[in-house]
Amino acid sequence: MRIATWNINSVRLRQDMVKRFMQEYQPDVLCLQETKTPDEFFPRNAFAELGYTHQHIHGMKSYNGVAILSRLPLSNCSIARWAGKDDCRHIHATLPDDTEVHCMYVPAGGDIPDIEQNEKFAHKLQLLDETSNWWKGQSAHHTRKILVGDLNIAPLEHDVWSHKQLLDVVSHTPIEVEKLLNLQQSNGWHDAVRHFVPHDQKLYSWWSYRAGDWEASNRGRRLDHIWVTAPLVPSLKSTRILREARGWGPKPSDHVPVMVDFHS
DNA sequence: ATGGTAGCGTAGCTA
Repeated sequence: MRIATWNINSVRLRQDMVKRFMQEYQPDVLCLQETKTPDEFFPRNAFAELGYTHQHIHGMKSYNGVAILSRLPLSNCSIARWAGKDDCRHIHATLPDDTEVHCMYVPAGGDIPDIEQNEKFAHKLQLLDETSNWWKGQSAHHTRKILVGDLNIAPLEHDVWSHKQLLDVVSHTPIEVEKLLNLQQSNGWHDAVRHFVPHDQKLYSWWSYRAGDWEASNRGRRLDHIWVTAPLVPSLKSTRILREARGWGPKPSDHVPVMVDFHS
């Protein structure tokens, strides 16, 4: 079983790129973030034609939007709402083996890492607190769950190109890292990507559009994650971050797909 | 300290 997550930054603009990824990498389940379209305009048929006939989507005009596209049947398709908003950031569904799949898009949080000055940063921290409390309340570490998505936080020193230079930059501040680790502990989540990659090795899933040459400067961050609960850890087989997709032209997403394979 | 690019939708917000 292969699961993948990708912040696609407009699924309509890049539907051919999604199809290319499906055909070349054959994920069983593909979770998308920043689809940026209301559900009536989501290109369902393009993906159904490739076998992804099971689709749980939740989008809105212009911003945000999440989708789970699957070759495996989905049940219990649900929408989760946080911080008093319905801004299309979290959906979940259940696979035939009872594994619960969560697709999340955590707010980027604006530029200023101060909840007094920046309500977008406050929203980000609130969402992390609410989701942590939600999972704590379920106390179900023993059930099979996968959490994937653009969590917009790079928690480890080597999840960013310069730990020191990014300590004050939203996505890598100590308060965000603390909230993300609290979320990780809330349900006994294991980082399925770092399970395979040593913590002293640089690892990125996002490179800014604003860098002149993303490849040469290589100032990336690991914002996209795949986490699993304890029962799935023994089944972890391998991981891959598809760096080359950052160059898929002519208009790539600024994020690349992250994949995890499981022994079936 | 600043600005750089991108998508949506056609101004300005969000990233």
